[in-house]
Amino acid sequence: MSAGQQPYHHGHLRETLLEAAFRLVDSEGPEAVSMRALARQAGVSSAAPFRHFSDKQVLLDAVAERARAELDRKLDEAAAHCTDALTQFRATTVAYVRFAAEHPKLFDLIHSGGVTPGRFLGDLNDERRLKLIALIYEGQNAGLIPEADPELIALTNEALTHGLARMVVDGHPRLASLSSEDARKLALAATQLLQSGIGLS
Amino acid sequence: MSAGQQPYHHGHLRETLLEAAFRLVDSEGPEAVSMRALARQAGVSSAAPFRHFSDKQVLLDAVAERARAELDRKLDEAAAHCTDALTQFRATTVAYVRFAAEHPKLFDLIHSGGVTPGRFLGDLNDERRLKLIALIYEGQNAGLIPEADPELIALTNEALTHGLARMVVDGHPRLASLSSEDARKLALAATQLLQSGIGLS
DNA sequence: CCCGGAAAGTAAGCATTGGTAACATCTCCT
DNA sequence: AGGAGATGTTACCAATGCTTACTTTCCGGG
Repeated sequence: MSAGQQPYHHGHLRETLLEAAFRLVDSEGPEAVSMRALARQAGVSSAAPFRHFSDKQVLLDAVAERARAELDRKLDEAAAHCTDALTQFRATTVAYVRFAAEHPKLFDLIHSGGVTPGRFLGDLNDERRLKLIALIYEGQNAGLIPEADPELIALTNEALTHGLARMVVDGHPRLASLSSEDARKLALAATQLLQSGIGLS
Repeated sequence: MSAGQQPYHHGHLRETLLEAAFRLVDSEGPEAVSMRALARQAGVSSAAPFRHFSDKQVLLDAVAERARAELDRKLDEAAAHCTDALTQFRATTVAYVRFAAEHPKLFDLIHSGGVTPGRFLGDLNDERRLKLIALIYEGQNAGLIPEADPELIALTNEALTHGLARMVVDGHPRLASLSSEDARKLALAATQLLQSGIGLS
């Protein structure tokens, strides 16, 4: 090709599309994504994207995958240095809710596949999940955690965490558009409450 | 018009469309809804639906409204005869999770508007929410509930409830496609755990 | 070095959709 | 009776997802 002309081959089209789609989903949600628009933006014909993503859904799946990886990274970071179950739970809850508050559309997309994809919070990183369960055992042996089924305890943790995050994303009147600092405070207060329990009977 | 012919006016078009859309969302989700398909199914021209719903989104909003009313009804039913906070919480959580398990797509649609619509669980029925907060006060006075901010307690309740429901809908590996009986058991176990607390320190 | 197949792009077209505009028909109220 | 407004209809537009057939480029084995 002669210099200054568009090369026939884009070179990084797949990555370009994925990146653009990622940003678009983050800011405006998946409905705002159009194959043709992405193609135009990348300076390429309407059919080109289909060489890299056989389907619009496949593109969105790839975006979701990337978002998942991002969230997973942050959760790992948060859980890394925790040496007991209650601390790990607190840390991951804060990180989880924070991510939801900062990237609601991505958070939504991650879970949008419904039942089929079979991915989820704990599922994101089995290692982290197993670590949590092990820590719960330890806590029980040390007499710091009551003798309930550790799986149930972990599940209840996840439910509270996921619930807080979802309430932020889904627009709970008192939680909508939380700043990430507020998200942190809320997550801390709620986990605290879960630990102490809300009934005295 | 001559007998045996389609009358020019359908008569119940609005309700027919709404009903069909409701069923379709319930079984296949909102993406499966097409104005034109609904029109065909109702035996009417493609433009007719727009006389009743200015917009596809308006139709979906109406469906969401109807679903909300249905959920609200069930929650009211569950909360009606509860005389203390813990009981009401248990009952509404069970009903909420059950609805999510039985109608995941509708449940999803209800919260799909994001921040804008400003509707939510407790918001569905302020009366029920206020009743819960009053019951929490009572419980605190009777020494059955610890002296934390009642709003926070209610919020944590909602978070756990919403989280459980969402995990079912969003496809948590261990919770996907729960039967409503299993949903009941899960909701009971988790609320129990929240009441007693997961930390002894 | 060249040459042939695979990879990556293009142009054109199809079916479908949401939405609009202009026109037709019915209903109902005065 | 007749006119206004609600409800339908036809015809149309622009956009989208996706496919098919064709072209250009890249690259590795003879």
